Amino acid sequence: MEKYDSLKLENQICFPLYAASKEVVRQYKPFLDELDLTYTQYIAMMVLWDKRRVSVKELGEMVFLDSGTLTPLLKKLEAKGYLTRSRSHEDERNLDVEVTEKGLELRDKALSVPANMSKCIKIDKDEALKLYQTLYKILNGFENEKK
Amino acid sequence: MEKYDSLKLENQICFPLYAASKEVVRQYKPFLDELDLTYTQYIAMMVLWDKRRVSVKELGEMVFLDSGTLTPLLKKLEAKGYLTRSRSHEDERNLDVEVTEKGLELRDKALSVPANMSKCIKIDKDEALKLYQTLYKILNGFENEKK
DNA sequence: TATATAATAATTGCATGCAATTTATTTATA
DNA sequence: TATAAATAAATTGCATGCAATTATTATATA
Repeated sequence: MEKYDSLKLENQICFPLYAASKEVVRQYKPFLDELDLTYTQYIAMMVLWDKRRVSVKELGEMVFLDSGTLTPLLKKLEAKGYLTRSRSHEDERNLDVEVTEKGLELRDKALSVPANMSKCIKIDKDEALKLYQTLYKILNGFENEKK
Repeated sequence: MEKYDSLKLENQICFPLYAASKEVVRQYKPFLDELDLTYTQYIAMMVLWDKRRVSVKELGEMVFLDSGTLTPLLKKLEAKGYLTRSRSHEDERNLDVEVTEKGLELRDKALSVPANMSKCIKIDKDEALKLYQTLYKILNGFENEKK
């Protein structure tokens, strides 16, 4: 056991997490290109497909992004006609983001994406479930930190 | 089971991977700020601490980054005095990156980083090992794709 | 009610991250 | 040897991603 072993790349747990995340997003690209969406735009649309309408704050909490990233991204999706942005009537500080008809139509085209991605990630169901649980354990561990 | 269930955020395996990666890198920030390194600079230095000298190509393969990201990043680390950049004598197409004395001194300051990060990630040793193996299985699955 | 505080987006500035192109060098081949 | 093909960095352009700041609106309180 060498003094500097803890600083070796192969002894990091965070590095493969970082690398795998990037590579997975890269794998999405050809599928998402067909929808004219980036990965970040795709997860934002996922929330909208499911909830129809959310504030920027709610969206940010769900996808772990802040307004610095979301504001320009949502403006692009608005320009593409997939959503509308308008101040909430109840509280003018909130910006409501709502999916449009055109945005909802995109959902059918997107249905093939998760299946295609599953083929790219060569781990079995049990291992995927374990991975899922561990990742959310890590994420929730950070959440508690904030309190 | 609804038609669109596969497009729900909570049914994705890639999303928590993406989110956890970002949050983990964010957790590194305060520790790396003390070294005046970003996370990407940190993993580049990790390789250099271990190997002393690598080409941009080798480094890129190790950290899964291309010259578009590495060239400006290495110039910044060179400006900080942590490494030198010079064309290889054997093959002028290659750029050799070599850690300096100052870069090596930084290694001792960095020794506390992995320990501090371990405390942030609240999973036990077995789970971390399993995560490590799964992540590399995913990464290696993509590697084979390239051939 | 008037003011201080809090909350939410938007903006700014910096650092990636990657695809595509360009430049320089080396290797293969006609 | 002269040219074509291949290789490695650098450059360019676009899209994040985040910390810090600013602007606007709502809420709490003197």
